[in-house]
Amino acid sequence: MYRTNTCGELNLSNVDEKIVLSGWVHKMRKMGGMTFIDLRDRYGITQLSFDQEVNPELYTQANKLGREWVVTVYGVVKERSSKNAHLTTGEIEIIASKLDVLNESKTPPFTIETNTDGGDDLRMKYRYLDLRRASVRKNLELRHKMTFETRRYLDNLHFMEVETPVLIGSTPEGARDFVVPSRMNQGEFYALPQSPQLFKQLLMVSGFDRYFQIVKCFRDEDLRADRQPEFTQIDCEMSFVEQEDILNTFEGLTKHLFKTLKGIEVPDFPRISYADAMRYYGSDKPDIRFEMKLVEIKDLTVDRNFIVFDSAPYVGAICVKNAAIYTRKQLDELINFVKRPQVGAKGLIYLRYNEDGSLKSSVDKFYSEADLKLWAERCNAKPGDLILVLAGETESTQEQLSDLRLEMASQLNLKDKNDYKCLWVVDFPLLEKDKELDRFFAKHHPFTSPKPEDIHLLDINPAAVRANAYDMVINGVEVGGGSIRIHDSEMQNKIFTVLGFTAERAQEQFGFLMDAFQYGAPPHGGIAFGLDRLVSLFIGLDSIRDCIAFPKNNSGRDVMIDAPSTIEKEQLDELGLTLIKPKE
RNA sequence: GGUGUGGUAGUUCAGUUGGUUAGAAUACCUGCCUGUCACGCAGGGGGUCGCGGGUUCGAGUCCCGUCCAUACCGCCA
Repeated sequence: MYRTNTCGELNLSNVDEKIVLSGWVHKMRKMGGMTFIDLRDRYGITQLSFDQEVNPELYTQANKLGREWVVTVYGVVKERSSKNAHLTTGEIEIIASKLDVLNESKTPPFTIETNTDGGDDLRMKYRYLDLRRASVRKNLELRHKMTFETRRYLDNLHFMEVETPVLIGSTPEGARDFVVPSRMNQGEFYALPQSPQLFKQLLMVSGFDRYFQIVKCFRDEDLRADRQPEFTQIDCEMSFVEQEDILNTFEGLTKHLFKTLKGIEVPDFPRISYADAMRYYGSDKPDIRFEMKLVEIKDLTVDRNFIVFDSAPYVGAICVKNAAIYTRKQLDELINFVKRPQVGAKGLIYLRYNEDGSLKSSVDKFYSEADLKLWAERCNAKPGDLILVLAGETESTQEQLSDLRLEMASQLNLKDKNDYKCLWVVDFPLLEKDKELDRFFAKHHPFTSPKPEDIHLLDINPAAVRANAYDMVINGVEVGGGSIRIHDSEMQNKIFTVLGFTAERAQEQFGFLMDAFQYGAPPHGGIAFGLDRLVSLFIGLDSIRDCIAFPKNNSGRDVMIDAPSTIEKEQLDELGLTLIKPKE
């Protein structure tokens, strides 16, 4: 027998019981004549006690163990004479009577503790050791609970989980596909799905009514702290619904997850249009844990011979509460921040509203105190506040102000990780113009339906057409997004035309969907959540890597198994592939 | 593809203006220690300073190139 109990469950109520425990040697404390060993498994840590006087042979044997050895110990639960309040098992210890070594271990390259001494690189190479650490394991436990509660919630609403294929066809729209060569069809390739989009819509045509799937998706794009080449979505689709039904259903799911996983009752989600999100936050995923809204002040700045503002179509400000104390040096650093190529502003104007009520700006030469007072009033500024102003093209300047807003929030510690502010961003534009190619692309995807009242604009002013599309945003993170789909092949054809698809190309790539729509497609719509992002948000992680068991590094490598890797010439031959530039 | 940051002991890091034998903590090994739980005390072993080239009497330190890691921009319908 390996165990009667786990290392996390014994307490005073078990005193004098004969038990068997198995686990890893977490730590040894040799006192001379007496040795304590912390035995660890997934459930916790239990102290083993070995006494030279009581059992000299066993004491000697115990002293020969090393860190991370796997052992089974037989013994009796006893109350400790000195207790440890930090452990759930801290009031008891095991007086061992027999010890079996199941496996020895090399000394691990880093300590298996919550605050490990190992760097990221090393932890990834030995991820199986990293996963022994309670802090990493807890992340995966929460991930498990989230998928479990998601399935339970959706099952209660009659959603059905259906698996869709992983080897599918490539489409040039959207992100770059991962491709898989076909041996049986040489010269042809599968692609891995960026999402099960088309299949879930076909399932609606099949009458499945309510579908979901917790599913891996793949995108061959550069990585980020919140982006992995393979990631998991909670993918959902419903029939006979309007946007309102989807928003309510999945706001409900999100509330359920907050309640069951974190014990938090989140209030109803506010809704904001895409246009307002850009206008007030300069971002389509605003972080509303703090205010600092963008304020347009162009009309207050004209006719004072300040060319920069006069020539800019947009002049916008943010009011930073209690930041008038910023020194000249700090302001210069902010100017450098907005001038970084990643932000891209040309400069930054500041206006200090001093505690004594006086106003001091970097454009005093052009604007009187009365002028500046108007700025401050418009921004709702109080003495002690700092107003930061950027000018330029409307959209890019709003985005720069958004970057600045988030930076100020970081500097002033306004991003409370335990505060969750959820919202819906709705009424996204249907199309997005690519300035270089001078053609329209679908902002969401080409199956998104336009708002009925905007359909007449499709021919006149496509850029103004709004879509039945929505994103769920939590603390500035886009955690999910979806749309009401087109279920009418005529409308779908119309959209393909606007997107510049020829009838032949549309037929070639999405013919099966168009065909399906001719056999009674119900109105339908859906949403997909980024599970990795949702989990890391719930835990407060900086990177989604920490909630993925075996993640890829920044270059898309798995450093543990060393993938990707080259393949044998025979494999290439079978696939009919030749490498133009073979890797050494 | 681009910008920034970093690469020194098993590990995490320090290393001043270029100057003697490259340090600390931790981990590891040995000895001592009977109530520890970040145990303690004493001692010990452990270095291709990422790699290549250059400047110099002398390079961990300066220069050039390169590789790797990482954050961000581009990209991600």
